[in-house]
Amino acid sequence: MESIVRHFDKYLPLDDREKEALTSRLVQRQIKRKQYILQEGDICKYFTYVVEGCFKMYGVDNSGAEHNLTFTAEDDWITDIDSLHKERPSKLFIEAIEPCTILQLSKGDLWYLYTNYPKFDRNFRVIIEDKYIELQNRLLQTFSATAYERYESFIEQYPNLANRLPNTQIASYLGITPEFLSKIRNSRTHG
Amino acid sequence: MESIVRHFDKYLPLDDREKEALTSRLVQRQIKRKQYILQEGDICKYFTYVVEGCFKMYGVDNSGAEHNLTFTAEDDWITDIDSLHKERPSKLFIEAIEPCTILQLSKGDLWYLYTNYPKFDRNFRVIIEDKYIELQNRLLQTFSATAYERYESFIEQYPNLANRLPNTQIASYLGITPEFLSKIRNSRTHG
DNA sequence: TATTACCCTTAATCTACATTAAGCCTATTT
DNA sequence: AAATAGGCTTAATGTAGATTAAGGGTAATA
Repeated sequence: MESIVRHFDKYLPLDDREKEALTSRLVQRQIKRKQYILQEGDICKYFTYVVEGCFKMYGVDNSGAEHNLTFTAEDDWITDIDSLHKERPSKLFIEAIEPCTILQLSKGDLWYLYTNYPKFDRNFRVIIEDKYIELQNRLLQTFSATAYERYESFIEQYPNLANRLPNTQIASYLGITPEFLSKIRNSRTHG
Repeated sequence: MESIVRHFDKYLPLDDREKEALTSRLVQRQIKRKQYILQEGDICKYFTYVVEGCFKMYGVDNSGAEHNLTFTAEDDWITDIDSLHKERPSKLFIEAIEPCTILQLSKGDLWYLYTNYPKFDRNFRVIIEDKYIELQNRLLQTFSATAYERYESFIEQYPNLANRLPNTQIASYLGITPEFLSKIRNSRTHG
């Protein structure tokens, strides 16, 4: 619980009432590798804070291939906002890549915090804005950079994750096959 | 100015003090076709509300090709959040596709509203969340759908814009060439 | 120790889409 | 009325990256 309180110090720090309101509503859970916290077709119920470990969020296309949208590791948030807000079946999966410790806030509790403590509106506005920026840069890259360049950016942007994740997951994030990633890695080191 | 006040009725409607605080800070401008309100390298200064007309926001890759990230028409907001927030040079252009009427809020005024009227934190949180959802769905499509499928979705999602925009702009949004869009359109109608 | 399950790599072949180039049509400018 | 500039289309050729297939490495079960 301390980690999430410290997390909010990056934005507008919480006072004691706000801390109490938040932490009393958070539910801590342990998640095993390969366990899902959201599956396609489900309605997403939680906004999830990752204390320890790493998740991937991905969609599956008509031919069954997985496409990683994001990775989420320590001190970061993950949810399918579309499904959470609009209460419609999710198109996505959120799956643990490592054993994880998480803190979850239900939609009802999140709404309660928004209504009674405006600081949460502020802090989550900034959190979402930062995520929007990430996504916008990613989309721009997807359109205007080659797979080689996207791989370079990935390494630059996620130096931690680059070593933690198997190449298959990175390939799925970059929008290429593991075979082609292998080719890229090879062309970087030799020649 | 009425249109923007009505716009906020979709979220938490503004009271008289909030209306006054907002409208007294908005600056109305007329923008001609092909005029920029943001160019690559500039630091984005405004959050812009479109009263009338249509803008495109795009990036240019190493070989000079344009890639449309979004279109923004009536009753919608546009800015480069990355540049506005972090005060760093934008990688993007925002250009009028049609003659436009806009209302602009400077960063300073926006911050003032956030600090003094928490409802703006709330309303802009929801606005950004909706934009995040759009972007996430677009990224998922980009990865997992063919150009044909993406064209179908575009038409479904923007029935207005599909008729208003030249095909070159739609192609740039879909991430394909106008030539290939022409092929797709043809294969839809004949066989 | 064997077994299962991933994961990484190489290489041959294939395909969705890009590139180039040309021709035609309609608006806008001169 | 002529000229210029966009925009749409067709068609030939080119290429980034997919697909398929196979072999080898390593970690977690049994």
